Amino acid sequence: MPSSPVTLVWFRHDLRLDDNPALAAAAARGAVVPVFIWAPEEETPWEPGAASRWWLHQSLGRLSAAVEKAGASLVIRRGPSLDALRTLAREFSATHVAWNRRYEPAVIRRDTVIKKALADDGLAVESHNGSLLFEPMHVATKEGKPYQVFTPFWRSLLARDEPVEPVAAPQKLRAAAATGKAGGKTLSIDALGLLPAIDWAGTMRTTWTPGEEGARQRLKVFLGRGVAAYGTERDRPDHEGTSGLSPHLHFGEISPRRVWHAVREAVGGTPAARITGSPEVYLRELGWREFANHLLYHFPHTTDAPLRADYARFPWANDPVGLRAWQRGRTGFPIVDAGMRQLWASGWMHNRVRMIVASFLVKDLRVSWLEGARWFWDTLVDADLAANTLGWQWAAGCGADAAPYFRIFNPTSQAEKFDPDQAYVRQWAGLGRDYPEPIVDHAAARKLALEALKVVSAGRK
DNA sequence: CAGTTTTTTCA
DNA sequence: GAAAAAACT
Repeated sequence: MPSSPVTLVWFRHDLRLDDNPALAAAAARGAVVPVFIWAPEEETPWEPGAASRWWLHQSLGRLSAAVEKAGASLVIRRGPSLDALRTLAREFSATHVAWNRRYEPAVIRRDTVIKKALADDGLAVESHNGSLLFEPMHVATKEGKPYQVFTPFWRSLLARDEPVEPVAAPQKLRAAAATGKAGGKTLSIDALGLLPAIDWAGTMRTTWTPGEEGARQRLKVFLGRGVAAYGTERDRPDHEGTSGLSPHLHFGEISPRRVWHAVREAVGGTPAARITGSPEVYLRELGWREFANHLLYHFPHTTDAPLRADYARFPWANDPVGLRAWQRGRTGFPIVDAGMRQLWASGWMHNRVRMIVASFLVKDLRVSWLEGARWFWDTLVDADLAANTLGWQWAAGCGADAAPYFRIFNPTSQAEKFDPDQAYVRQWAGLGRDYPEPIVDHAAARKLALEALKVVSAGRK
């Protein structure tokens, strides 16, 4: 007997109703069961860190409320994901399962297995693009290889048709009925244990509004007063010159297509390829987000190993004391310490300062970029495997289109240039009587870093 | 020649 | 990106 379509919509990094292709397809077809499954162990060794979990807790609350308002209710379960989906399919007599794709290596492996297993169960399984402007399988050089340099990658994106227009949130969701007395039950968000045991999230609460509405508001503010001066203001950690959208984009509370087209509309509907100045600089940052995801897709090993294989020889220092000083913001270099403390307190660090602290860790302390990547992973609310991997390998010089080996930031001159009134440093660095002496001599450290890089080149033919 | 600007160099 | 060297004034 033909059954009316019921779709499990598996929410992952797409915690929104707006421009959500999987949800839109499901809602257009029939009844919808919105699902979230907590299964961090399926993402090891890059399972969500503490700051990400805090964000996720808030974001799930917002999603649940939005789903409720639209007429359905969010069902929360624990993994394994496949078991949870199978159980839910039974409970709701589902005919379809839909989700938006992710590109982390462990997630791709898992999703591939799940897709096949559910299809073998007789369900119609579909995945959509909800997170990227253009997906990695559709972008390649003339030789058919993945781009490894940003500029040609970016030119090729601009040469294409515009990314598809975002689709509006479904007005109304038709809820599906669960069968059996235990069917359709949901865990509470609290039961997932995402919040820290000790409440260290005070500054995070005052800094951020997780969820779709918060994301929309951020975009509105940025387009209203940020984007026009973005080109220069984005380099000023003492100003609010950036969009602040990174965690919202990471969790998919807003789609990159929505942001892209909103920027275009803000400059009069110009085609992206003809946008210049600050708005173009911002769109280019969305381009870097794409580039990072494409690299992760094509070079999945780079989460844990350098893209440039000869960097495996680099003589990293084993310096737990130095690493600890860096993590806690006690290096004696105010701009570095300010950044690390802003990160610890607010779950975020200004991008200019991210480059400075990264250069300090890998060049001045010669501690492996992986240590930095792991620390950022645990502490950033916008921790994103693609962006984190690209960023750290860029700073270390071992990635695609990376900073050249000789680019070693001088923390003092960087601070003079980008924090000229010392406002940022005074806000965050904890300058005072007990402020530490510099833990290294930068000029000497720089020479040692250049010396160490000879080891990499020495083995080259 | 001291001070400043420009160019070169850096595995 | 920044230090050192070279070129100017």
